[in-house]
Amino acid sequence: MTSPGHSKADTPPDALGFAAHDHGHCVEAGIAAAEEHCAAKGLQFTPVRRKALEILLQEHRALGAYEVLNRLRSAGFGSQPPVAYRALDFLVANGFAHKIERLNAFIACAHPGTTHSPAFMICRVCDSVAEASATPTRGALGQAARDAGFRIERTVVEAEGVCPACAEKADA
Amino acid sequence: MTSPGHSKADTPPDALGFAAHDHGHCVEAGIAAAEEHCAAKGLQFTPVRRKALEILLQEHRALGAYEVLNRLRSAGFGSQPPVAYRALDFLVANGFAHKIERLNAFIACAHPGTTHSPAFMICRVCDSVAEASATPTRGALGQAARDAGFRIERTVVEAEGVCPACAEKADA
DNA sequence: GGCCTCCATGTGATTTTATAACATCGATGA
DNA sequence: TCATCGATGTTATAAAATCACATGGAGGCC
Repeated sequence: MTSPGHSKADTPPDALGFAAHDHGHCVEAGIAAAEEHCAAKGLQFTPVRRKALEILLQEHRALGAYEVLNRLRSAGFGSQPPVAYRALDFLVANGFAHKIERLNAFIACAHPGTTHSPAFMICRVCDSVAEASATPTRGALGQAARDAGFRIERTVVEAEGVCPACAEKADA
Repeated sequence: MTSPGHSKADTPPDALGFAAHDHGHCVEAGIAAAEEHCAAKGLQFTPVRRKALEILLQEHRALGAYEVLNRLRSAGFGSQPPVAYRALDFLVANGFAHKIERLNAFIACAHPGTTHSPAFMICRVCDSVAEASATPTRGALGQAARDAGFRIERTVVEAEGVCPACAEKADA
């Protein structure tokens, strides 16, 4: 992932995660956003929750709950599944992380603090995951929902395929 | 069903599953379509596979693999998980059924035999599920994928919400 | 301070979902 | 005939998620 490959000088703020970037910034910014949001809403951004978010922010791929649990244990927290699931539930409920249903795994949110309908691109080769924005009410699904009288409350949009870096490797 | 033969104007061909309809027809048509498709492709539409599809076709909601397994057992088939998972894998691989990732459950395809990107509307109240068509390459996700150089191979599109029938009950 | 309540954390046990590994059997065809 | 292949079946186990209950700290209230 060292070569962006595309001539776009700037990475679109929304779409990427596949492009090269200052990753340290992701972590800091993610934590900072969560901290701020929690302070504003009176939510407890406790040590486990912070650590869990940090763990997710370390990677641009989805981690299983048990993988998060292992790392939490290594960091001195509890070692039973509910420890991880509760922290992850908190992060998901408050928009700091998302669950990737296709993988039964979790990933840090790319634009925390803002309400949005996420969409994901999942590379089946390297397992990296990038977050984009979905517009569920537009397009075919939205139309079908309106036609049927279905009230959409939440959407899961996940695309599985091959990321640019892996496609390039395959070509070579 | 080599061509999607929807002759009825009263039930929109794509969108529904929530609307009233001749349900017996769903089952027959689903089985017939699978039979035809398998014959054409040289696939074995064996008794377990047929029964599994029948079980799914009975309902417009998603069934867990173990629920399917129970019914297969009642019908005299094997009683161990692989029996159900293998039949379901076959149905999914050949487009006769879909997996609802959000629910870890399976549902019969509403337009079997045709290649399509399904989208689902899941009622969180009554658990009914309707299939619609997604157009993954259009819209925000498709655009993001093109921008990122991501090659989409498969999409998961699932909307969770409240179906018209349940919404009405809630209002009353 | 003493007390109560709320919520977060921790644990052991269990349920639900899914796969691995291997045996058997019937159809196909060299 | 017999080698092969795919489908079915079994036992066992892995992976993901939840239940039920105990502990403990932070605030509010008397």
